[in-house]
Amino acid sequence: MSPRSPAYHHGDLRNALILAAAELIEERGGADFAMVDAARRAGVSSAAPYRHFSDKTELLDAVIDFAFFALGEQVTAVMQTQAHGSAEAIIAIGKAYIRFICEHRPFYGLMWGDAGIRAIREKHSDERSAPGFYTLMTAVENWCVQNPVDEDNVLQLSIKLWSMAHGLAGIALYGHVERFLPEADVFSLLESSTHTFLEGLRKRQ
Amino acid sequence: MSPRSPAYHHGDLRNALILAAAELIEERGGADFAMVDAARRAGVSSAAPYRHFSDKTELLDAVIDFAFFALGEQVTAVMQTQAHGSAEAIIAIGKAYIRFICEHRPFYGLMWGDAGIRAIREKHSDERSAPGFYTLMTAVENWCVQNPVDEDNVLQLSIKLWSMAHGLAGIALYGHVERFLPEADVFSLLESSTHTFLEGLRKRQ
DNA sequence: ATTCAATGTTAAATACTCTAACATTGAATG
DNA sequence: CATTCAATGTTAGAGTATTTAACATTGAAT
Repeated sequence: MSPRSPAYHHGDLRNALILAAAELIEERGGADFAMVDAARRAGVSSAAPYRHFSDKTELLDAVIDFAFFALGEQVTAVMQTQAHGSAEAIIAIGKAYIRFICEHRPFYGLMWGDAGIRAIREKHSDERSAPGFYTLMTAVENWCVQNPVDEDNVLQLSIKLWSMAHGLAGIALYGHVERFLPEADVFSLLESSTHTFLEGLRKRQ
Repeated sequence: MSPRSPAYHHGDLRNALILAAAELIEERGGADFAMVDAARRAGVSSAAPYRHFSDKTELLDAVIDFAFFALGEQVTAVMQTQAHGSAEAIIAIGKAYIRFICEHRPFYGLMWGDAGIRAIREKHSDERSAPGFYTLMTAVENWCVQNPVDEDNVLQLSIKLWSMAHGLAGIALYGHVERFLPEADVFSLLESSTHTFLEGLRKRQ
């Protein structure tokens, strides 16, 4: 069987469809592609996807899973390069988070929009965002060892720091930073914001 | 002409459709309603909406406008009740922001999801979120008068505080607060987070 | 009184999702 | 090996949603 005559069975259609869908979403800036587009891109007929995903929602869910995984990877990768226990490690994680969101704008609408809210609440709620979050928690924990604070716990601090990065990313993504602060950039905002916050924690000692 | 025999012309179909669409979105938890559903709810035929909106996207845009307007109203209303220049005023605005998002979960996906990103970037970018933001800026400005800080400017501080509330709202909406911090609630997180941040600003004097 | 632009109606073209019925294949089994 | 069958592919088409085209009604301006 030559490469010219493709196999009747694709071999890895499920993943090919997820990839095709992800590409289409990035290209078109949203999930308004047709099932058949993803199928054609993977080289199969319009009905083939339904052997792997019961409906379009399920395919989108898989893309969302993929996106959260990729985000977690980015965040975890950057953590390795940072000084143990430093504020910079926390900031670097936040920057990686924001960078991923800004570089994959169309994914953001999926992950945190209509589709994501259903997906996350209905199913895989835990596994999705957990790895990246635990990376952040580790960095926060390390920071806390070097900089004792009395009141907050690591989990709570991590949620707050996550929120800061997440909120800043969203605000920036929608152009509000450019609009209101054309001279600033979202990364330096995160940096100063995080420093201010950590400063506020230390004050209590 | 009795009320039984409705007028051929609706009179205020555009707004009736926006309202119908908003209701459908809240009821179904997303924008996956059919044009004809909104039309029927407004008491007209399936093609009537196209006299007022060139396509479904335009109707959704109008709902998004409406939602941002309503959010701005909520935020501004709460501002009136707060002590001038207090941190509590800033916190109250953040809480109103989060409350609106949590009470209108399905809108969030529209405003900040797929649809919103396109809508905000393409068109009404400015008018939409501006009123609520200027309310926050006023509160921040008042606070700054009472609590002089050297480095940051009001605009930048407002963006950062907005991001905190926005991020926290998103994180909470997707169940991450319940999941990771079942004993906490998002409003007290915002409160302590904001206090910590403002504390960090004051430290520099 | 008449006209016409705005706004409504019905019918149908187009497009997308998903299912049904059938085809092909590779891997497991005797 | 030959056979079988579960997995996975194909084509055709039913059902549903968006949008347009052609026509109808109305209120307001002349």
